Parts: sequence; C-alpha cells; structure tokens
Amino acid sequence: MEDVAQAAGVSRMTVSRALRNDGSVSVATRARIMKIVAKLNYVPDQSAGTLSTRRSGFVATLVPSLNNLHFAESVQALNVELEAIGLQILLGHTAYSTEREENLVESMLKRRPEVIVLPFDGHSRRTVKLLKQANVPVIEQWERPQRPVGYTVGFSNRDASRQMTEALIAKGYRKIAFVSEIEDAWTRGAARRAGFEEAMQAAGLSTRQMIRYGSPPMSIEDGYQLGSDFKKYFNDIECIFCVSDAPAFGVLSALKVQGIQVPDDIAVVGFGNFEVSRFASPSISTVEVDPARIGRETGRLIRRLLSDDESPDDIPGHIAVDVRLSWRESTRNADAAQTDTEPDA
Amino acid sequence: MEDVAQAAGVSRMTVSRALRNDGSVSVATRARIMKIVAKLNYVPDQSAGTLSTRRSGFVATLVPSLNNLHFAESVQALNVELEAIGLQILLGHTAYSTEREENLVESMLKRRPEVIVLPFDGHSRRTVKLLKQANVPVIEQWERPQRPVGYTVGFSNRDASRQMTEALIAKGYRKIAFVSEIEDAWTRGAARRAGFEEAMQAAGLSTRQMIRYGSPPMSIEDGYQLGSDFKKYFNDIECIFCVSDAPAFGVLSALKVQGIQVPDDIAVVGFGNFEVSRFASPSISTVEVDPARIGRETGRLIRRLLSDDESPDDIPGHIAVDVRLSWRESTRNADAAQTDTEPDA
DNA sequence: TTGTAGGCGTTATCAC
DNA sequence: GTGATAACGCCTACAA
Repeated sequence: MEDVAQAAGVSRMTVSRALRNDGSVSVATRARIMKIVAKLNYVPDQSAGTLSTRRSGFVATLVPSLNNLHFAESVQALNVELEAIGLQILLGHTAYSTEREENLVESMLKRRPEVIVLPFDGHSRRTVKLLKQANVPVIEQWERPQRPVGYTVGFSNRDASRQMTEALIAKGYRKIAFVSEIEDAWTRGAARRAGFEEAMQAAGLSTRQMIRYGSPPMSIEDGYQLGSDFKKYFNDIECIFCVSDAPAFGVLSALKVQGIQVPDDIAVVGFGNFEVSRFASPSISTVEVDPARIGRETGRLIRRLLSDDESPDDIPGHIAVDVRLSWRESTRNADAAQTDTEPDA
Repeated sequence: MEDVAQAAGVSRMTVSRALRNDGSVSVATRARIMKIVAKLNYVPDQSAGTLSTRRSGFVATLVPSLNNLHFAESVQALNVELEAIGLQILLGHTAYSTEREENLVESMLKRRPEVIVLPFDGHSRRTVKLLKQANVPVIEQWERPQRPVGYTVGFSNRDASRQMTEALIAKGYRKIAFVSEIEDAWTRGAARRAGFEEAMQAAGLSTRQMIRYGSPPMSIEDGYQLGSDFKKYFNDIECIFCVSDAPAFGVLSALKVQGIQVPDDIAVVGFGNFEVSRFASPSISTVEVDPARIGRETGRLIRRLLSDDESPDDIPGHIAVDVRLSWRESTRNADAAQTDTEPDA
C-alpha cells in the first residue's frame, strides 16, 4: 500500500480510503490512485483490515454433509445472499458427528466469524457453551430445536412427520412401517420417528413396525437391503414410510426386482424430496422441504442481523420454512387433495 | 491473551508458545496456561496470527456449482485432506461463469490463500493474469487444460469422450447422436464433443447428429424434452451419447414413457457416473469419473506443495485421475469386456 | 479532502 | 525456558 501511496503522491490513508470508496476522496485523486493500484497489481490484505476493523467478513457455516444435494443447495442459496453484502462463507462439514461439530466450531471461532450458521441435529454440551460465549449471533438451521441457542430457520421434523403419517392414515393405510437408523439419538431421524409414533398412537394404531437399520444418514443401499428381505421386514405391511428419500428409493428398487407392485401391493413414502424420488418409477410420495429457501431465509436473516438500522428486538427468533406433502405414484391417492406435478407435465 | 498471561504470571509470548505447543515451554507452565485458557474461554484470533506469520491457513477453492454431487464430493474429499494439516477451505462457486470466476479469484486473493484450486472450464484473460501475479500455487481441476496456469489434477474430457465413442463403435453402433449444450465454448462439454467427433471421423462415420440444446450444465429436464421429441431428434439413430448423465437420464425417462425400448430400440450413454445413472432402470452406461479421488489427490498435492521438506522440482505438474467406462443396461453389451456391478450384486 | 499517530492481536527475533 | 521489542498491513480517531 505504501508503494501505491508513493506513486500517487499521497499518504497511505488516502489510498485506503480510495480503495474502500468511502466518498471522502476527491474524484481525481481516487481515479489516479485506482489506476496505480491496477498497474501495480496491488491487492489489499483483508486480514490486516479484519484486525483493524474487527470485522472478519466471515459467516461460519456448518453442514452435515455436502454429499447431499439438500445441504449443498442451501449453502449455495445462502452464499448468493451473502455475496451481495460482501460476506464470505467459511464452510465446514460435520459428517453428522457432534464431536466433529465441536471441533469445527472451535476452529471457526478463531476466524472471528460475524455469524455462525449450523444445522441442528443435537450439539455437544461444549459446543453449546462455545456458541454462547462466542458473543456472535448463532443460527440453527433445518430443525427447530426445543431449546435453541439463538435464531432458528427451518421446520419441525416431528410435526412434518406427524402430518405425513396422519395423511397416510387418512388415505386408509393402517399397517404402516417406519424405517429409520440405529443410534439416531437427537438427530432429525429421531424427530421424524417421534412424529410418526405420535400420529399412529393418536389414531390407535400399532407402532410395532419400527425398523431400525444402518447408521445416519441412511443410504439408498441400506434401503435396498431392507427391501430385499421383504418377508422379514414388511410382511403384512401396507405402507413403508422411510426416514428419507434415499432409503425409500432403495426399498422401491428392491421391491421392483422382486416383482412387488407399488403402490398396489404396498406403498412407499420418503422424506426430503430428493431429486431421485421425483424421477423414480413409480415416483415417490414424500415430504417436500425447500433447501434453497432455508439458505435464502438464513441469508436474509443475517443481513438484518448485521445491518445496524434495525433494532434487534424487531428481528424474529424463528423463521418458519414449512414443508408440504408431495403425493406421487408410490402411494394410493384416493383422497389426495393436492397432486404433485410430474416432470413430463 | 494479555489476561491469560497475567493470570498465569507469564508473558504473552509464553502464552503464545504454549498455545501453539511448539515444545519450548516447560510442561508445568504449559499445563497451567492451558488451564487458564480454558477457564477464561480464550480463543486466539487467527487473523492477527495470519498478519504476523504471513500464513493464512486458507485454500481458496472454486467449484462450478455445489448443486452437483460431483463437485460437492470432491470438495469434501479435499477438505478431509486439508483438515489434517490445519488448512481451511474458502469456497466459492462460479455458477459456470468465467466472469463470476474472475470476481471470485479477486476477492479470494484478499484473503491471501496459500493455494488456489479451481476448475478448468476456460478462464478470462484477467483471471489468468490475476492467478499468475498472485504468487501462489494454482491447481486446476477436472480438465487438463492445453496451457495450464499451474498444476493440474484430472483427466482429458476429450480423450475420455473419444474413448467412449470408440468403444461404442466397437460395439457395432454406427449412427450415434451426441447431445450437448448450446454456447459451450471452452467448457468440458465442448471438449467432450470434440472427442466424439474425433473418434467418429477416424472411423469414417457421420457426425451430423450433433444435437445442441439448453445451456451448460444440461439438466435432466433438458434431456427429457429432447427425448420427448424423439422423431425430430433421434429418428434413425442407434445410440444417444449425452454430455452428462443428467440429460441421459432425462432422455431415458422420456423414451420409457413413449414405449421405446432401451437398449433394444436405441442405446443411451451418459458421462459422469452420477448416482441417478446407477439406479435408473435400465441403468445407464457412462464414463465414470472419480470426484473424491480428484479432491483427495488435490489435497495431497497441496500437502506436498506446502511442506518444505520437498524440492518443488520433485512435484509433478500434472496428476492424472483417469476415467473408466462403465457398461450397464442401457447399451447392448455384446463385446463388453468389463461389466459394471449392479447395486443388487 | 488529506495527513499523522497509534493500535488491532498475534508472532519473529534476539537477548537473557 | 522465558521475556522484551518490533513488526505484520490495515484502519480509527483526530487534527489540519
């Protein structure tokens, strides 16, 4: 910067001001400075700026996995919002591990993010402690936790799952199996299972068919294996409700191989509206979440949090991004009120 | 840090050394310091450290889109490698735009990354200039450019596509259509088309069936639309080779709806080995790339570049991550030497 | 509109 | 093994 200043015959301060374009530099001077900046290929060092202004320009963002279009889409949507206000995402993936999450939060904090965004799938005690002490706005995404650390953007997995279960019951399904992971304490899978149980019990139906298989997140493969052992798992079942579309697709593929008709012999339902469920044949009925919207709303919330022309009291603590039920070919749709659009429509 | 130092009765320097665990602090002193650090919830400020050491700990990583499992997987694999050496990814997505790429490179540079990783899909002149002047190792991923800026990790899309085309010809296909995007100058799509042409011309076959549709990257939907107008696009064609698995799946779905048999009436081939092509029915033959391996190899290259116990001359400028052809159900496999494993196997 | 002085929180370096 | 000093490159605050 000194070089630029000398070449322009001004002080470093003036160069600094010209670069930030804060309006306090004469047009002529600024033009001259910018030309020299270009010629010298000068690129300001943001970490020095951060040190000085105490604003890092970072938003720490954790996701369970990138290996899942939902999270990737939401990050991308968030990024679009943040770029507009010059914020940079600092990404970390927890691989669905609260321990990794803890380490990530710790290392992110060293970068002095202005906001911390993370999924809620349960946090370790220390994670919560770190987040609270960080003195930085915290946004939990996807699930709406019982006791949120800070702001939340998302929906209740439990409610969504209950809704879907109630709808299945309304369609006449009685013997419904729920497929989810083993050792899913505190994850969204557990919340979805709870919603299922709630609805079934409210309807006086048996919740004995709770199949636990694989570890979170369940894969297509896991579902395929379950579906392949149809007799063992789904004998006398009318509808298989899977914790996510991935195992639902796997189950479906396995049933198809065995010549079991969906939805005539048995129905299959997923959760999440992954791309694969839309293009499967039969296409899979599912709970549709809108990942891009979660990212977008998170970004907007951040803009509000960081702009100083709004009182913090006016900012809502929770932003609901609700789900909807998508009825497709894998369920019997006798009483279906809304029908989802097929790709060929 | 001062607070910690006072509480421990040492100087800030000793605290700094204790935190970095550089071995020059007595065990007792370090233990005492660490305890106080924990009690005071002190979190060091990395931007100050960066300023002092001139090491940011960042690896700038650009991807065309996260909205594509390939890139997400490769980023994730890269991240695994980098975490091990305390490096943090600074992610940006170009949305397949060279202009966005240029802006991203510029803003990343302000963070003083220690390495810049980006896809090669053509760069603007200024991007190349910025990269060269940055005085930072540059790694181009996926494609192997003709004139690379720095290191490269990946494969030649042109060669891969030529290979696949040759294999299709060897299987007896003669009237092969190639489906790719409009305005794909300099993208991987163009390289793949070039490989196709090359192989077809070498075999004395017509390359008249070059269908251009949609803009990069082609979607399932684009393929579906093409496939729906079978008569117009694929009349008298024996095999449809798509620029990626996404349109291949779309085409396939559309053919299925029309009762056109694959591979009996016509073959369909993709590129990329997206998950959907493995689980489609019929499953889609494709050119299989290994995104995780690209990420992993990039990470390893970075480790070598940043470790000072290796002479730069020993580090290869290009790391080949080759593709393989996956033969599945969507092609007639008379002479197939290798057959891909199905999910149920 | 421009300049001067000082400090942001850490670490390199050298001395003890 | 520990401490004092200066510097990293920018920006805040104040002065001119």
